[in-house]
Amino acid sequence: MELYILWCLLCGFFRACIRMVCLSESQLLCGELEPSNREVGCESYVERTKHAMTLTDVARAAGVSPSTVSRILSGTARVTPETRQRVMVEIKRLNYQPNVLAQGLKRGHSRTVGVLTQELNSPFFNETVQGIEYGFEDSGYDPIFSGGHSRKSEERRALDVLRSRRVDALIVVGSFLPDALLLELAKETILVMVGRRVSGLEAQCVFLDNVQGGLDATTHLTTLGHRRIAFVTGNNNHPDSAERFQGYCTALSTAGIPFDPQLVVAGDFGEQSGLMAVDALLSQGVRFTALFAANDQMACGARLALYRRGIRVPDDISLIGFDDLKHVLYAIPPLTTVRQPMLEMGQCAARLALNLLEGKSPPEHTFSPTLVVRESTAMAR
Amino acid sequence: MELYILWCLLCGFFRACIRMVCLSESQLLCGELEPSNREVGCESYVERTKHAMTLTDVARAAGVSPSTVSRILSGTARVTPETRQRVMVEIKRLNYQPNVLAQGLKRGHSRTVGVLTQELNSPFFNETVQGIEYGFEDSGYDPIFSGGHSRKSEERRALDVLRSRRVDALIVVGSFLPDALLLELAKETILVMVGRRVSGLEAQCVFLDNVQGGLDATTHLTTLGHRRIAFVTGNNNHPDSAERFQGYCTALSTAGIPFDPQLVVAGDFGEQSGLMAVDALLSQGVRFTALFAANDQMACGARLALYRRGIRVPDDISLIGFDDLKHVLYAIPPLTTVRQPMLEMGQCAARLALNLLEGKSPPEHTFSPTLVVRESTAMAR
DNA sequence: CTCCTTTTGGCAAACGTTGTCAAGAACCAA
DNA sequence: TTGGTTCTTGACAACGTTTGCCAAAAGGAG
Repeated sequence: MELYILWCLLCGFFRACIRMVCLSESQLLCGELEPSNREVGCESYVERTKHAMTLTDVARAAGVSPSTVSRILSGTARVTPETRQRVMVEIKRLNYQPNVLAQGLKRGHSRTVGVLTQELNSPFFNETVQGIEYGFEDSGYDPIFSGGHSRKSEERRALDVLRSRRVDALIVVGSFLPDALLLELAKETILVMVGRRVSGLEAQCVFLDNVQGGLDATTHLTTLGHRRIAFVTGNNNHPDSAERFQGYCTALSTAGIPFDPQLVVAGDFGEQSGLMAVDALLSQGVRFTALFAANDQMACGARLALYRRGIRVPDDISLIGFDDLKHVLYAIPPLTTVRQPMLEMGQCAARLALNLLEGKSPPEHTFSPTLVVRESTAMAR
Repeated sequence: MELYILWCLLCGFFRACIRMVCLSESQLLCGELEPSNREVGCESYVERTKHAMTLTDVARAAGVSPSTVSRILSGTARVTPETRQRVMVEIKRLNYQPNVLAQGLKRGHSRTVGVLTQELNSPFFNETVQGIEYGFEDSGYDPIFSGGHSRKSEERRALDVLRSRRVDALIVVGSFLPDALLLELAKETILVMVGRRVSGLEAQCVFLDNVQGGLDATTHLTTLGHRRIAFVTGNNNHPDSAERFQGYCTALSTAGIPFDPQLVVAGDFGEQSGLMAVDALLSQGVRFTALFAANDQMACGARLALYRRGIRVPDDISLIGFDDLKHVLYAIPPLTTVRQPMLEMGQCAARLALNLLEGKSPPEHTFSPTLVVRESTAMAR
């Protein structure tokens, strides 16, 4: 016991000595560095950028070899506590950050996952993106995002950017890329898709049961006594829209309501199209007491069209959306909608990619929608 | 003339020969590869990932040295059209993508700009982020995004991630990082800030004249005859909020309206706080005919609070926000607001960073707000 | 045919890191 | 003292690029 205490004291002493040495050395170093720094002065910003510290710099400063520093950082070797301490001090002092470029090059993988989104600026995709960020927290992997601006060619370019960065895996959010390309991609890299189902790749797709969502929304309306329910579709033939429409049809027939094609209007998932859909419906004199829009953005547009004509929601017409965007909680009135757990889906996609990377078994990845009843729907008059 | 034609024919012939050789070689290669491929079979996906093509692979396939391929790609060498052609064909065929990790390592810069945002999922920051993306299009630089989730510690971590990726420049959007740290950062890297003004770094800040915006908004209300105008602040002491408030005060005194502290309520830039602000005002019996919220999100919250109490907008109370988020165009009624050109500001930040990187003179980077009058404001009763 | 210039393409050395291998050092037993 | 074992550390070769330098080869002039 006494021996152990003595040992600790000794260690403490040594450590103190080391620190003193380091400090004086650091002062020396600063003294040496400053003149050259001043010399550069007001030149172009590029020149002014200091050379980033490298592992070799740290090694030199600590008086050990680069390998030792590397081993300390990766924790793959036993080193004397003293050496470790000395190195750690230098790392702190020099503010050293490992160069991931070099690491990636050497290790053959970048600990990076590429995320391809259609549109970085869309309330819909953002929650997913955020979920992905959360999902990678503390995993040792970092997501990097690249957006194709809803154009296929752009997406391809973004894909190349990601590929040339040697991402270890790829997460595709939505995307207009054809299935065939994705299948090809899946062969040469780890691929996870969210909000999209590619046949043959189901195990790597995180998706929502859109049919169920459409069914829930419509059933909610029919149980409130609505029989003339309009539907605004999303982008031409977009699977999400098609599936929600399928749910709509099923619910109608379950309720014994005949399908009326007049009640279906084409939109494109944007607010404006929701507005125009209602205008079209109304100007054609189509009667309806409820409207189901394939997403919240179109529901908002529809809401404005109704407001413009003095039609009250939900008193005159009930309105229901899809997605549960954050801001529709503050719509007037707060919008009844079908919640798509985008954050969770994003997180799931990240976990899925992680598991695939580490050869573990993938988590559950089909999500169910939830009906969120707020104030934009009411009993039919 | 005949000679030229003959020459072309010859070239074509050679090219055909080359292609045949390549094909057979590629078949050979595949043949060799396949067994090992099959051997791996259903193992972890990591193993299944094919080895990416390298410049050396291309060189070998084209029968030239790696240097030649590199020079062809960078356009820094004169080579026979034939050689170039041969190499290009192989690049296409092998689907070669340069390894940016290796390029960055060798060249000492990554052609990458790090973008640090508080929150990737916020309608406000997203437009800026999109602007930044646009700004870097075809510049040869790629932005990579990293979000600190509105927590300072997270932001620091995100910063380290970006630093370790050896970004050539940094764009900070908003951020809670203290000025001192940013000043420090600016010394060692190219730094551009958007939506924030750090003294000493004005030349690298892209910002909006918030005082003017607050002034415009309030003046709009006073000219409509309002004299009891409530103000909902943003986050405690946030400069944006403080400056807008300053504009509010100035406009009041210009209109000869005494400042009443009762009319000022604290919010936090979130919808909920706007709602609670109105509730607080109303339950305290404070009379007011107009409300100016320091951002659109709070204006939306306020709108809901008014709706809940049956107060009409703009008939009973006029409402004005700040930012001009995309969706407030579809608010009920469409919200009068002060437009902050976030997309343009993002683009400007990207250009600014680019110019700084290339030592050119920076573009203009102060932006003026624009009043957008829609339907939520009206003459005072 | 030689000499000179121009064109073309190979060689080798980096860049910062990691991992293998082996060299010392310290210790113990014989 | 020697031989063996364990522990700590350093040397060195990659990883995929880029680039300066140099050597062939080709063409032209004398």
